[in-house]
Amino acid sequence: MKANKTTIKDVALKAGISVTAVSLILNGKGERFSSETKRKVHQAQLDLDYYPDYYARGLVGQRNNSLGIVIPNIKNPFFSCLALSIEQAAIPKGYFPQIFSVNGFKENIDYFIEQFASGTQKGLILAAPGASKEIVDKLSLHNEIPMVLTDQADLSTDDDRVLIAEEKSGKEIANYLISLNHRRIAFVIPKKLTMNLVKRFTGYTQAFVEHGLEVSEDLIFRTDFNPEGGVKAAKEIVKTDATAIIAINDDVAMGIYKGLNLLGKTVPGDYSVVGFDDFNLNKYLIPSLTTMAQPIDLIGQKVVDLLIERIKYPNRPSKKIVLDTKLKIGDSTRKLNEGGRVL
Amino acid sequence: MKANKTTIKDVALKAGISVTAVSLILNGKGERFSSETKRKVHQAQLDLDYYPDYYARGLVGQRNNSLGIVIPNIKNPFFSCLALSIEQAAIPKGYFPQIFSVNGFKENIDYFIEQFASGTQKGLILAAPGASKEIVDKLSLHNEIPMVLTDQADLSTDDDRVLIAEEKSGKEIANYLISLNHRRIAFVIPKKLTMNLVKRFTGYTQAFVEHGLEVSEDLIFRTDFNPEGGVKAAKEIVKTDATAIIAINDDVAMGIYKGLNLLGKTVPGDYSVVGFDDFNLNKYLIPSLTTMAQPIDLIGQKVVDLLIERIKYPNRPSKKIVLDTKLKIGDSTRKLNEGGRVL
DNA sequence: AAACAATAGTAAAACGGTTTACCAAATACG
DNA sequence: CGTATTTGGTAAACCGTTTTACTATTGTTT
Repeated sequence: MKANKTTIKDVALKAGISVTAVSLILNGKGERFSSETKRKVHQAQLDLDYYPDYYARGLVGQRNNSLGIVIPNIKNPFFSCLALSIEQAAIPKGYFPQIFSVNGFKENIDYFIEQFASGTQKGLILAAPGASKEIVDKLSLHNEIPMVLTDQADLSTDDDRVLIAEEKSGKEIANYLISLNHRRIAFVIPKKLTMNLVKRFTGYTQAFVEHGLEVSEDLIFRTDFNPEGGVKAAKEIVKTDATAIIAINDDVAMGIYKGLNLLGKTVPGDYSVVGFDDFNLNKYLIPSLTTMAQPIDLIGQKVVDLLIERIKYPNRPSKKIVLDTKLKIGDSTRKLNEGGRVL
Repeated sequence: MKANKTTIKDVALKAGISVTAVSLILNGKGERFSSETKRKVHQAQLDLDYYPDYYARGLVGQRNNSLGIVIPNIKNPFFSCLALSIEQAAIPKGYFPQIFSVNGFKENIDYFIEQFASGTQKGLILAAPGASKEIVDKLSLHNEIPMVLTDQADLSTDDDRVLIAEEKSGKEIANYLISLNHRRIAFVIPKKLTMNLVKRFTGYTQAFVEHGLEVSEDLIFRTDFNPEGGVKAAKEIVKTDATAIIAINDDVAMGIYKGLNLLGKTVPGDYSVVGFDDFNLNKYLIPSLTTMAQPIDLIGQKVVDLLIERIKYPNRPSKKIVLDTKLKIGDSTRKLNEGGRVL
């Protein structure tokens, strides 16, 4: 059987000093103790291999420095990169993020709500575009846990949030393709539109309108939010007269590449393709993908800054940071003749 | 200011009953109480929006059901898929995994050691091939935390582990390429060889030897463990007379595709390429990648099974499960004429 | 009607730390 | 030399639960 856990008492006993002293010294608050005593305590800690119990420590208010990151799907490279960037921003500031990949599990959602509501984490980063208002409200109300939202624009709560300029991004992509003389542009969007996508879409259409063009309904393709969805969309798109394709993200764009390839079409020969996100692989696609890059690292930083601020000043008015995206031009787009197909 | 946390006492007060009763009822152990009392308690909980404190609960021994998953790098799709498969296996059994993506952060490693050593998680899954013996030993010794290792074959601890048949896999890949008449085969391996890679490599060479061939040192390329590494390796490989390339994983293979493409070479026309892992994207590469697929879902299941077993029976003898991989043939490999280059 | 069991409930001890408030001895000060 | 301050240290309260061991009331037997 497993030996009983080493507690602070054991350390105190071994060092021949009080529990208080041990606690103080081990927490770096032991200035008042003699260096000899400190030495003995540290030695005892080492000898007994003592680690303070996480729960006991948490109970007295010395909550640990963990932050929760909630993402919808760890398989999507964008979210894994985002998680990483948050991690990189948080750790130097002494906070340790834990990733909760919800993956649509109802149990999972309930679980983290309970965790957060019961005070496990110091703060919460919700990067779940699909997260229902219900969930966010629940979290928001329950416990007033410091929380920052990102990648979702639809909720009416007044939590801090870091967003990207969706509308502008959408417009810029469309403008770019229009400047390359594309007129018939296919949109590949998910079946379930979240608010940020609606905004992005609004941007697209604005650009069209400003150029005296119109968005044709028959070039809008709704599909799943993954590469397979892209493959399926491609099959439909080749039946139309589109010359360019805008994918809702890089993951889907990758599928579009594949779908077109299977049908004997080339990029950018037959179709120009534009993605969104700038996940870490698109440099390595062939041809490299033109995409609207989200400033992932910056998002991570801002999110962490905001969250730490909120942890320190729970009552400061809420902030909203909108970051710009940047069009990264790859080899997947090409210019057409005025109104024509061939270069 | 934030109102004081709602505690069980508040609920008890509101329901006009003892704390014990509330605890019992809320934990489903309140058979003995009248249904009227139960009703009142539940109502009070709802009204006050009460959630039991995580730490207090943890302190009394009712540790939560979280498992820790330690992975080296969340950006690598293989590890994110693995994390997902573990999650999917664990949740139906009532355990909730938390992902720690170490990403080489020393602080991160220290942090989770502390967490685990102090008893936060019920069990630990260490999927870090790079994890030093030092770390594993530390974890292993410290607290006898139930732990399962995967994706690493080099450690001498007697923890449970789930592995893949590295040697056999390596041999199979080599045999396959040899059967396609490839003789000059480039290996792209990381700079830092972990034990599992050494084994895999042994398998490769065995196949060569059995065919009366020999592995030429000049076809071994050491590079980084990511797509960029693949690009770099490709630049070197084209200088040789290799006809096939074995990449240490799919991530690197993707970079090799890109590198070859930049140099005007085609796959499988000029080079047959084989990957390893079967990350979720290789179906979508062009051409689809021939790869040795790790049974990710099965790994997840076995890992969780083993871990739960160990949690229940801490002293049962340790087990080692070796799983087979499966060669998935894509379009990235092709048969050469006997000894020749052209089909 | 006495003995016993079941029912519905509670008080208090634990869990393992941190922190507050207090103390005794040694030193400094006027 | 008597008092004030510093030095080095401790006892005990507290955090919010769960759980153990009781009790008081009511109901059931014989």
